[in-house]
Amino acid sequence: MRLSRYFLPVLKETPADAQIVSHRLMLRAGLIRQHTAGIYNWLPLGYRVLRKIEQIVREEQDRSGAVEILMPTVQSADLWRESGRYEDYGKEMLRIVDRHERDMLYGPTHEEVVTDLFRSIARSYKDLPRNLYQIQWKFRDEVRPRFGVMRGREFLMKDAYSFDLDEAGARRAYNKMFVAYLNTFARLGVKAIPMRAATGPIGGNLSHEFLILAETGESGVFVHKGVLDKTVPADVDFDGDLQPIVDDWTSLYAATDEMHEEGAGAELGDDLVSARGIEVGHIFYFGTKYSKPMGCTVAGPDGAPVDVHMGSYGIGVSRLVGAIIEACHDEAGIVWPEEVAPFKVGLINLKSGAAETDAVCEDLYAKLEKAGVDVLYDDRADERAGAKFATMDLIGLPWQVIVGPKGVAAGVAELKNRATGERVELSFDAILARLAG
RNA sequence: CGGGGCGUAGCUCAGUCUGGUAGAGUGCUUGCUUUGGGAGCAAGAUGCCGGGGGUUCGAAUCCUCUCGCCCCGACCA
Repeated sequence: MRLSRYFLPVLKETPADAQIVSHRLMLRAGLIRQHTAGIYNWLPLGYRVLRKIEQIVREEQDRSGAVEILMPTVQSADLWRESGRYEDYGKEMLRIVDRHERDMLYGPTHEEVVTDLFRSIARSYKDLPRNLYQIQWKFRDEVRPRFGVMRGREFLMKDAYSFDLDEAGARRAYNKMFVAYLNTFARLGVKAIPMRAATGPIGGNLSHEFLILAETGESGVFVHKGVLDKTVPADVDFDGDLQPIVDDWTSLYAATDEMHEEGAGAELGDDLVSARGIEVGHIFYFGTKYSKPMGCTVAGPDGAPVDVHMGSYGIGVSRLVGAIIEACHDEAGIVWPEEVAPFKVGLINLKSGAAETDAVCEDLYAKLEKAGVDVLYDDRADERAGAKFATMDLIGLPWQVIVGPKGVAAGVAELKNRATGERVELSFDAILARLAG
């Protein structure tokens, strides 16, 4: 993409409305623009990041055996009356009345819809287990939206719903999501730590929140320092026994301030790390909470109807854009992990309009594109070097290729690593080899 | 939903107390110069001063109603 033809409104000054660093950077780097309170336009650069995250989430869900569907954003209130949540949900639910005076709502979550869908299709225990997921926009009418996309009213979420014959099956489904989440966050380039979460009326220990550690996180977290060094096993067999992996990750203390126990923390002594975190995922087993009132049953092996055991599993996709920036930035701007970066390379022509740098840049640009490398080429003729550097640092692409007249005369350009700041002068071919490899 | 704050040029913000021709910086346009870290000089364009009603000879400024946004708290992916 040529910057001269793109739609990238970077701001030199910090917008007055934005308080936290990710919100400020998302506005300054031209990722989003606010439409109204808690609702955002996604501009090209931000939308690319959103899609990258979405795709990684999708691939890891698929790999774990979940099946993608797409459910409606607008739902019938009747379903929520069946589950008993219509009145409970309160003002967070955006309620709509259609032309026939029927009560509708903009979905804040999809347990009711997916349970209704599944009960209309599944007849036998042989239809189990299943895990259906979607990546869909939701709306919760937060009293007080803030922090940009981290706490918007409209947000993009991956939500999965598992259906099993019994609790043991549900636990296997739960473990699959647990491990899928570990894989997902690792690929996203962030460290997300599973922490025991409140399970509500269901009880048990099958609820975990995944939190990214960041100074500006909204929740206080207390973790055993050993958790920070845990790694994700490669090439997990999702049909095998995942319990050892889950046990390993949950063996060390990790809790948000809500769940924190002073005593347990004190026992850890120097091993206790106190930090802040942003919740980006939540997995939850809730048994027959919806299947029972909504009549989602299948015939068991003995022919008798069985209430299906369910769990739900969320990842805040749009929130992750902000959360990743919270964890990955410096004074100059965003520092994208390569997997989610909107472009891999920023190509800077320090003297657009000069024949020699233009020729080198055009050649590098064409060859990188041909090699399948996402490149944002700053070909603007009316910006000076300093402005181009500042813009490129702000938007945080992992690699910068800097082409100036002096280097071109010597047959080299500069390759800069955004994260480390390291720069090396290399021949054009060597740069191509490094970036296309 | 309780408490507080703010709406003035694309952006950041003066001006409001004490009514009297709409301001600065930055950005934008044009020209010249400049050319490796958000350049310099010169010229220029840009505003229903959030909206309605009122007071007044006269309102960005005072009164009133209203809409929107932000912050703190309670709440939450």
